Amino acid sequence: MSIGFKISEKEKEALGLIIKMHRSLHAVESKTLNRLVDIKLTVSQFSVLEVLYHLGPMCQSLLANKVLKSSGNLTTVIDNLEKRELVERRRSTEDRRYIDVHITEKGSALIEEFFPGHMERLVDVFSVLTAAERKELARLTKKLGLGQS
Amino acid sequence: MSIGFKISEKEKEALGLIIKMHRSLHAVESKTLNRLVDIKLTVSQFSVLEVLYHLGPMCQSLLANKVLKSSGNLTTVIDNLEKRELVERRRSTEDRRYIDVHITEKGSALIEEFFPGHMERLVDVFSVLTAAERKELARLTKKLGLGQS
DNA sequence: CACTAATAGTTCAATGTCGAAACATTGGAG
DNA sequence: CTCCAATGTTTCGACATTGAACTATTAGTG
Repeated sequence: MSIGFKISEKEKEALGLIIKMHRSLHAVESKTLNRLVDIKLTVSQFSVLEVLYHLGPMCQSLLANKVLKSSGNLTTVIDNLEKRELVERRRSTEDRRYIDVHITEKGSALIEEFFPGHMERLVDVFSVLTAAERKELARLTKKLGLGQS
Repeated sequence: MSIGFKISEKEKEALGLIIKMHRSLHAVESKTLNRLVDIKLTVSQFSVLEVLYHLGPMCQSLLANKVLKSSGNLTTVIDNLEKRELVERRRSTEDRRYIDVHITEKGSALIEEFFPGHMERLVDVFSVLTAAERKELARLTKKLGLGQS
């Protein structure tokens, strides 16, 4: 069809890389997150809950940073988590601009129900790579991610 | 804070990997796709348009497969592209279930305007890795992606 | 101390996103 | 040929997502 460009080898390589990165991440998440329907959480809700569970209470902007989403989006996601009483907002007393988000007992219980199976699936998914390959993939993705200041 | 689990080394590795994969992809796309505002396209719209430009007309289910989205979503995205006359739907005559989506002249022009800069940024982003590292990253992501049938 | 710049969070409109149900069309089994 | 399973697309409701405009609060500068 209509190929209007000469695409160089280097460009072809970059295009191939970004596509492979997408497909691999998509494949991994399909296998590890599809069971979220069982506990009626969306991927975003799970991400937020997991961060709060493992790292403790946190203000929304920091949370947005952790899950790579906008602050406006966090408002929505946390609203929906709060409706189900899985998290709690608590206005900071020192600096009243901040709102610390706390996971509730109910929220913790949900994570504890889901997490073991999740971990099992995650480890299983990466087991198609050898230990050396996993280490190298970690190194390369880290270098690539940090390389863009 | 509340650590209710013993997380094994293997699990910690898997968690680290998925996070690094997310962060690297996010960093790459932030740098390469932020200019889409210049041509008023969303990321999804660009993905669809790019596939059509380079691979030619295609039915929606195949398109959904290429861009890793649901068929219901494709209906929405293509609706919005069609409103701006960047693509055209044409019902297939052989099998009337299919709707082939064609990119228009206007759509092609938009891609041709954006693509050179996009490629340049993409190559630049990956230049933080050596040629050998890029090749290895391609191999590993491919193996990881295909490993999950 | 007053004013201003910076930061945290919310709101809003537009679009994206999924999954399930519904509809249209086709192909295959009896 | 007829029915039915399979496939492509749309619709719908709920939620996600962004960026920009807005409010509240704080910190810094003169």
